[in-house]
Amino acid sequence: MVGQARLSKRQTRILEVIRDYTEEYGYPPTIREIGDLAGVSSTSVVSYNLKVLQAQGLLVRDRDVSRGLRLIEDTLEAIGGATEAPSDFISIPILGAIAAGLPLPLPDSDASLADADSIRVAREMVGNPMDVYALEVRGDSMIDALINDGDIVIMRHQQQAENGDMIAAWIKDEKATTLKRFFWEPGHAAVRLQPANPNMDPIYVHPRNLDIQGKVIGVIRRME
Amino acid sequence: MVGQARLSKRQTRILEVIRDYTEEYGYPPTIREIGDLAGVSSTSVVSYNLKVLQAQGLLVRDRDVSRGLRLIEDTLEAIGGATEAPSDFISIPILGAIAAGLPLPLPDSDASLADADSIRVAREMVGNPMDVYALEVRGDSMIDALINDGDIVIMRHQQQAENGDMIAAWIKDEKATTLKRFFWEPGHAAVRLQPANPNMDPIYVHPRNLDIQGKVIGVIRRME
DNA sequence: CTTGACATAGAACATTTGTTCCTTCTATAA
DNA sequence: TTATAGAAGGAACAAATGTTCTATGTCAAG
Repeated sequence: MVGQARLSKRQTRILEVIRDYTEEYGYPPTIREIGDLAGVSSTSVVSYNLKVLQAQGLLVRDRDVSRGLRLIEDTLEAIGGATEAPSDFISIPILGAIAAGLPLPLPDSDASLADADSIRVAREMVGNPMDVYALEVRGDSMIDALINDGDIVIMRHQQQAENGDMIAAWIKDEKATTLKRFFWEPGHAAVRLQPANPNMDPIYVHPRNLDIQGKVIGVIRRME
Repeated sequence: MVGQARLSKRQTRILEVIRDYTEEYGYPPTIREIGDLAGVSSTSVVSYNLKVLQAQGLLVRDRDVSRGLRLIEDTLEAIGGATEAPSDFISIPILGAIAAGLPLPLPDSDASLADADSIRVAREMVGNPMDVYALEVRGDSMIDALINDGDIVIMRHQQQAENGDMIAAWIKDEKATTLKRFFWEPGHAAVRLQPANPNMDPIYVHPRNLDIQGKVIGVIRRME
């Protein structure tokens, strides 16, 4: 999860500008208007800071929509004082994509937070928000995990797994990423990776050939 | 105030659309969005009507500003505007279960709303919250829709579908519930129902044998 | 039937506005 | 110092969005 970093002076100013402008006109400002009012000359810098703010869950942005942004309710108060509002919802950064032949993006290999989209979910969706991030699925190679192109997979970064966990793993000698349930049976040299689809057969992999990247804790699919 | 002529049906509708849209997204709609939502195909007609409404003092428009319009306060009441605080999250009632051989619970067959569990999601997950409800999936009969036992399906109640919609339908003579993408090709007597899993074949059903129960707008799976 | 105000469509156009890319600057760690 | 990531600036670009123009349809008054 994102450790709710401190806001820069400029970012606070941007939030104030959005709040005041929206209040005054009844609709949100454009990037250029934010820039003018906050004393930033470049649209890209405003855009950059909006991404950071969005990744922190302080505002929501609708892509490719003019004036398509709004502050989260809590944000309004938060920029007044240091009221760290405990929210029932959390914002999870989408660190990148997951596809068949590509290694998974790692949560620490960031430089990414700024570019990250994010997805907001109810807290009960993830339990403990520590080390949680999300990936967007590309291609239909995860069909046997009942996961399709465009789905968002919510992950917890961890390197070991317990029996029954759905994990994301990199199988070294096949150079492939896979999502399967993890089972280790005492006495066996290999771990069993079981597809979510009960009609499909498990595969067996030697532990040394397996790089566990994290545990899948949820899947979200939008179809509208 | 001004002469306050009577509004046409269409103009009232436009005001409602603006009110609802603004409520939902936190910013006003574009001319094209108003057109779509109010059933007007031409941007110029929307523009024309906005001018009329503006002349009557019902709304304010800022020239050359995208989404630059807002309703006058009085207008909201005039058209019966329920101005609630816009919430970033909504709570969707889980009306029951969906399984292979069982008809879907209907949103109106209530008495249910009271005992319903509910699931909370970010507003952007569902778009317009009208007629939205959720069902819990039982059994693995929806595997070909990439939906498994325990998943939560978020639905919008509607009885017609557009091409490409993922729908929940009751196939009468098979007494079965199914989730598939809907395609109706002109010239064909049957509609094509396409599984989400691209490896599986579509089925063809006569429209009279099909009871569309709603549109699937999202799927949520928890695995922790 | 014709006329004219009002309403509607559709398309072309112009402006607004978000995005991307390349460069520069700064601060911190190796 | 040199390298590296974060932050910023500027310009070109592409997409979204408002405006305008022309043609068509409706309906009531003459």
